[in-house]
Amino acid sequence: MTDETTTKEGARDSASGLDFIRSAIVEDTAASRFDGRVVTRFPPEPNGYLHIGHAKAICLDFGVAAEHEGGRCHLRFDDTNPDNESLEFVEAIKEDVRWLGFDWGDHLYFASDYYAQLFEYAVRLIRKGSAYICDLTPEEFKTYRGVPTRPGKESPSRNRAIDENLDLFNRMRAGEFEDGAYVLRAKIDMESPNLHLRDPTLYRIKRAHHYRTGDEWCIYPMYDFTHGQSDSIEGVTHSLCTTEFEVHRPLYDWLLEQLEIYRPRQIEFAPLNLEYTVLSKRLLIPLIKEGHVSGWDDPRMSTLRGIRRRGFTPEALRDFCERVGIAKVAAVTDVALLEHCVRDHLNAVAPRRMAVLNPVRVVIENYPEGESETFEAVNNPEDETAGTRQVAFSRDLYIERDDFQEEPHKKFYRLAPGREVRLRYACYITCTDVIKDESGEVVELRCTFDPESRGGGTSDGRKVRGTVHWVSAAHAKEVEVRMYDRLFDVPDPLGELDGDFRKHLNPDSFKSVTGHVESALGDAEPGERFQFERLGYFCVDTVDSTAGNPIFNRTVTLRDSWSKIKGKGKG
RNA sequence: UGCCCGAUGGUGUAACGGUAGCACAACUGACUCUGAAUCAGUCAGUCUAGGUUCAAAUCCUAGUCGGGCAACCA
Repeated sequence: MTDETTTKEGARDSASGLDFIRSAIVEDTAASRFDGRVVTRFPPEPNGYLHIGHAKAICLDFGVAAEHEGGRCHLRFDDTNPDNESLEFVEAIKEDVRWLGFDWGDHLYFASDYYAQLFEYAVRLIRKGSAYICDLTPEEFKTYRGVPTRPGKESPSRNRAIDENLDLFNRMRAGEFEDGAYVLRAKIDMESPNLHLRDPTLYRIKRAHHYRTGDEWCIYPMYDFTHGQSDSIEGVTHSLCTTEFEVHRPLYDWLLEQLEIYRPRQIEFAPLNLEYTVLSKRLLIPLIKEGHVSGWDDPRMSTLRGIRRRGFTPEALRDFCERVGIAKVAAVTDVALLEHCVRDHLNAVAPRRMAVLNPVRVVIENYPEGESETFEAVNNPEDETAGTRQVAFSRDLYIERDDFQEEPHKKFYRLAPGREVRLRYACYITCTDVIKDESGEVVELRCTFDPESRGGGTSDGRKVRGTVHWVSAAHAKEVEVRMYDRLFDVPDPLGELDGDFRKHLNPDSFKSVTGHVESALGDAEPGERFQFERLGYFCVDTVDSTAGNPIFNRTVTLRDSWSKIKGKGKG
């Protein structure tokens, strides 16, 4: 059954620029449907951790509510299957939603709190003759249901007398039957082309300890018999979910109509898909079990915990969700968009530091041995209030191995024999000699510095094209730096012909290196984020760091147009 | 093969019968003590075929392609 609240589905927006869901809600409000109220809900099942796909739903649910005067969004745990649900997940989910920046206020709910009401609703349906107790075995059930191309058959139990149904249902609840002996089914239409309308299961017998209701119940309602009614009980106006539930909508509407209770409007949108990763729990679990990642919070995981540990900010994630938009087409989002969002935020707020991750030694021959001085460095050129700091300089330094080429590519303008570059915030140096070991590998660069250039420039206006970062060997602190990259090496690990996403794990998704960093970084606190100049954004790992020994996780590299030039043609 | 939903640059989206726009990516150039950031610019799109209309991305029909649906999961 549809009425005017649902027939407008797919209609064009009336408010320009809004996505189709926001437009529909604006229309509903303007037409005073739901008395002009806007109430949404985010309904996770507490049986796992939230991932970035959930972030899209959270931003939509809470975002929409916040856009309307008096609007609110409920956090409701859809906990009707005791099997893998736990308080631990409830807490983890609450933490993730809060971290993302949303607040449900007093509106924390649990479907398990509605069990008594749901039972009463079921009785009401039975009394009406709209539901019956079925004793088909699971195998028979499957046979009777039919397949998409063939109609189903009615169960022999379908015409059981109402009194008998009532009696059996009460005895199911009382625990008189074994698990699986009976189920409560809605009496709809076994020939419906929509499988969900072929007398769907409403309640099953399941002796399992529930993390909230304990052993109070041995029958549990199914999703379809819980979700809509919970929305109804809470006065939700717009029940937003992903397109997989589109075929459930007729059932959602049917049940509420049969029960003659308040009916919210369900609207579906396409779930998020992201290149180079997988998002479903089903796919995430084997990654952990098989040891491809360290756990749910591995910085390469698409879980909110993983992403957070990697160093992403809630601001960046919210910005990302906003830019991705809401539509009904199945879409795969370019990871470059996500990366752009973090860089954009971190560029504005992350203090800059110098760190050399793949060092080559530099000796400034005309700088006195045993001496040192400090140079002033800007903490964040994007934020004057971030101030400056002092960085120690001495005769022995480290620079990045990539910042030197013995036979420079024609577009390479960093250090090379005889060439002058600037050491960021310090001075100009010229490479005078290259020292190699027996295998021919460069082990040391002999250089001279121009004392005139102290502070980073000279009065003669001489142009120095390259500027490289550095650290003083004696002053630098050695720290572990974890270099993370995308978990898979193909954009669509599931779409590959062979079908096994494991074959497309990126062998270089994680590499631990020893970095030489400015000494002050030794005191960095877990969770602190920095830009390592010319390299990328890094954050202090919240799990493995210890006092005075921070471990840095690479969140994302800086954009690197040099790597593109280098990749193109040989110089 | 049944039913439902959808289709706009490389990617994600806007345009509600009247100028196809925005963002990301890519590419040029400017600037630069981060080959970053910033700034200026360029490239690039309405799935196909019919129909309705003065006018179609938009409405209709068919086709093609993509997604979803056959737990006593959610």
